[in-house]
Amino acid sequence: MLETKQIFKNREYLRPSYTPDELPHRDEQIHQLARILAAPLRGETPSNIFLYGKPGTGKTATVRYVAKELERVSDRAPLKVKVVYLNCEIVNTQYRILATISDVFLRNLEDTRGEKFLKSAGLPRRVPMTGWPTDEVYHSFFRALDEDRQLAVVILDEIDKLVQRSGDEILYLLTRMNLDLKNAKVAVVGISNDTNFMEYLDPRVRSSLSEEEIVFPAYNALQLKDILEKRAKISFMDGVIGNGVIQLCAAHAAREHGDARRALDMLRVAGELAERDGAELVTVEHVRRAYEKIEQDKMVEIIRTLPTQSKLVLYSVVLLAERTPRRIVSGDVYEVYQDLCHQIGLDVLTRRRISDLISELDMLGIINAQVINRGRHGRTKEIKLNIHPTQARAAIHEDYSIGSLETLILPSQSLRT
DNA sequence: AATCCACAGGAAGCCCGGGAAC
DNA sequence: GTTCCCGGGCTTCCTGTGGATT
Repeated sequence: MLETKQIFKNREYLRPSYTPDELPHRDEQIHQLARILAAPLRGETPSNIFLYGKPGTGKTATVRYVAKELERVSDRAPLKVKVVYLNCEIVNTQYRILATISDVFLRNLEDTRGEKFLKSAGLPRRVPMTGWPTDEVYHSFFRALDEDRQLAVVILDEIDKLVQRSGDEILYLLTRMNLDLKNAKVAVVGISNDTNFMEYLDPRVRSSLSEEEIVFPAYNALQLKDILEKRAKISFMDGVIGNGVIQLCAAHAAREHGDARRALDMLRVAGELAERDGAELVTVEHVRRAYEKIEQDKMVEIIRTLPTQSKLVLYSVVLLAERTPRRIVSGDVYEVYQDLCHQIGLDVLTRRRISDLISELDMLGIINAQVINRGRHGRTKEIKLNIHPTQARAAIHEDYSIGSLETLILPSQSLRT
């Protein structure tokens, strides 16, 4: 292993968690965001901002970048800036959001004024992660914040997830705080890739959250290429990227709504494949395989989360695909399915229902089902498997209610001609 | 030309679990 | 704690389809 040539310099730079020092093709968004967030430094009331755009268009990276710069610059400004970044997919209740934010400011206060000060002001050192009434948490946050002349930038990433789960009450609270605060100010930055999500909001919240809106358009192939090249330079060894590799990654990702995250993923996986091969060069062939691998992984994930009945239908198709040269039609699938149900002891669903399940599998892209007329032999759906049988097996296998697939036998009678 | 196969897929309604309202 | 309502999974019943077969 030591003798094989190294491909990566540092692959961490290709992971989605990494925030780069420069963001190509996002100058406009960076400026807009910076301009809006810097306004309070000159004494103006901050505006709340709403960012939206498809996944992988650099929303999170841009916000984090601007936030970092802002905090740095604000040392010299009359107003301190403190940024709190929250991913609402993870921190997804009102309470936990408030608790997390107040924790930041309480800690801050303790650092600058000491523990004694907190005690004399009647403020707690920490907010427990559970247990308090929500309004008490809110008040400790409010007071801790208002102790200083400062600007709190609260970034709520994937804000649609929050509203879905816990409603928009917290947004109402946060966006109205400026009316009551004497010294400090709050700016809320909401990030979402669901553009329609605004419609579920209370009109008051909607108007205050979207005082400013910044749209992140999808990257086109050229821009993606640019981004990939910059990243490749720092993450790969010199000269290991073959001809056309980056273009191909960019082209693939551009077709899928310009998702830069996917493009970087593909490049990384291609590199890993090359590394495993002991190759000296990452080639377009590696990219092709990386693309396939990513697609397959996605499928496996989908299969894993399928309901048991659907898995069984899919497994019937897998068995037929493996064991018979004939074309697979819905009738055969149903027979095999019935038999498997009996073996496992699962309820047998009706033909009609299975017909729907097959259509669902088709929609998910796991299989291809096409309606054909076979004349005297009636009307059917002809089914083709869109994934490796072995991989499908592996994903289905994990369902404990199906049990060990090896013990299941394909009855010969359902294979009759 | 008539028939017929073997399903597709629409319509209506049942049942059940879970959340909101009382 | 009870009641109400809703949505999703499912069944029953049904009509439609179009080319191979008669």
